[in-house]
Amino acid sequence: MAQSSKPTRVSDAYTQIKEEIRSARMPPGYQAPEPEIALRLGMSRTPVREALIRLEIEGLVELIPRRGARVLPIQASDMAEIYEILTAMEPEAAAALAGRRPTEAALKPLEEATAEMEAALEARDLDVWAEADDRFHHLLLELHGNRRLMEYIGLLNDQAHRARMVTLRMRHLPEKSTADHRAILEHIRAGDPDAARTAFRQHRQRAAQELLAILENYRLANL
Amino acid sequence: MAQSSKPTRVSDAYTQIKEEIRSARMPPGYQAPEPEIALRLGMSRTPVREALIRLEIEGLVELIPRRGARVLPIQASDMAEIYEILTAMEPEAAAALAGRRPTEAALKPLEEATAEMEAALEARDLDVWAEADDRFHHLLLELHGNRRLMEYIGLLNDQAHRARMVTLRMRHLPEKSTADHRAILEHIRAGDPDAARTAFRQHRQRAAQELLAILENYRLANL
DNA sequence: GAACGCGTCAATGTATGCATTATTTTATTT
DNA sequence: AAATAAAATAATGCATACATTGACGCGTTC
Repeated sequence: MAQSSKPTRVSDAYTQIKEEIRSARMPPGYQAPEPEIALRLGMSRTPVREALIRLEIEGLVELIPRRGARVLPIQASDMAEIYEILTAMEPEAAAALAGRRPTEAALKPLEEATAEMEAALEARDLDVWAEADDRFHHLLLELHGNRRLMEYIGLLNDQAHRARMVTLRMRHLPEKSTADHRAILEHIRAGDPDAARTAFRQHRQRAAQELLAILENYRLANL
Repeated sequence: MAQSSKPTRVSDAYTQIKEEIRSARMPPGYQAPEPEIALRLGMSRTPVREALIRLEIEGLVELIPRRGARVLPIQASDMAEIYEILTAMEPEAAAALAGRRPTEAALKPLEEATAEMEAALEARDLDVWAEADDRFHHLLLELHGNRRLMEYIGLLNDQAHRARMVTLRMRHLPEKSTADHRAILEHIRAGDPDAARTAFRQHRQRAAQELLAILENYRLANL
């Protein structure tokens, strides 16, 4: 959401609630009526309500009449949907970017994110790794420059965040994943759209498979 | 939006405003303060405001403090963004669908939409043609079954609607486009994912080119 | 003890009120 | 007449009020 402007009660409520969901302080399935949330945030129902409407459209909560807002759980089928979209879109963005042959200066942030992933892997620091991974994906879309695509994928990532965090520690070290990123970056550097697309596609496909396998193996019905 | 439930003032406002935008009774650039819209719709500001928030997130209007709601114009660059997403996603959906080898019964609505396009082309009825075209694309996504994708592409189509309507009559008869649909359908029928994907991709790419060319040639800055 | 109906409670949906503040108008000065 | 200042206007952001109506508890009936 573009709450870049003035700090307002609506944007506060939006930010806070979103953060609570993301951090699972409001866990999936959590439910609360508007007045309760308003009380907790120290404001009237009106701004809370408007924030909840936004969050509902963005797919993070569900507004159930008479029951209040409910934090939507993420199921395996949701992750499948999300990854299908990512798998189709990000590789295209990477290919387009490669075809444009960006300057080394433009690629610097991507290079940094990649290097940081490699370092974090070495150091076995999964949190830093995940952050750099996020950053890589975000930077790539930013470089590509399709605003709508960037915002939408941002929403999808918000939805998938919790599930990713949970599964992050249930799989083996993301060595392959890290190498993928390096490979993708180099293909972009080399200005090879097809190679970039293919590499990215495989990257996402494998990630999706692994993730869904974990969800299934551990019977993680919803996160 | 899922306003399938009870008819409420918010959903009324949402539906009405959206329809006015779609039909250009509220043309691009049109601006009005909340109280004015509320008065026109015969309700208080509250439901209007909530409807406008939804429409803002969906990318149809912009809410400018002190100025009211403004109907967002669509520019060539917007159409480029939108078509890039459609070009990446729809072919994947078609391929996935083809790979699943749907039954003839399941494909019936698609067949009907295609037949209707062919008939409308024959009859030179562009409105019917456009409606069947929309339907085809929608049905395809529905058959594929990725809810998020369906909803998001729905939003994009809402955004692009006006521009499509304007350009629809500025190009030659959509003969190729109609044939494309038939070809795509047959590839799905034949269970050939790659052929379906390729055909659909070309279909969208050509459509995007034509559309952007028209926007440029006629200097249609925003619609 | 289960099914049903009634009354209470509470949450939503919507209207209204109000302070704040940007914008426009009007008045004043040079 | 241009520039400036002051006053009036109006829209938003938010709080509050209120009617409606679903949910729930409780007692009654079978």
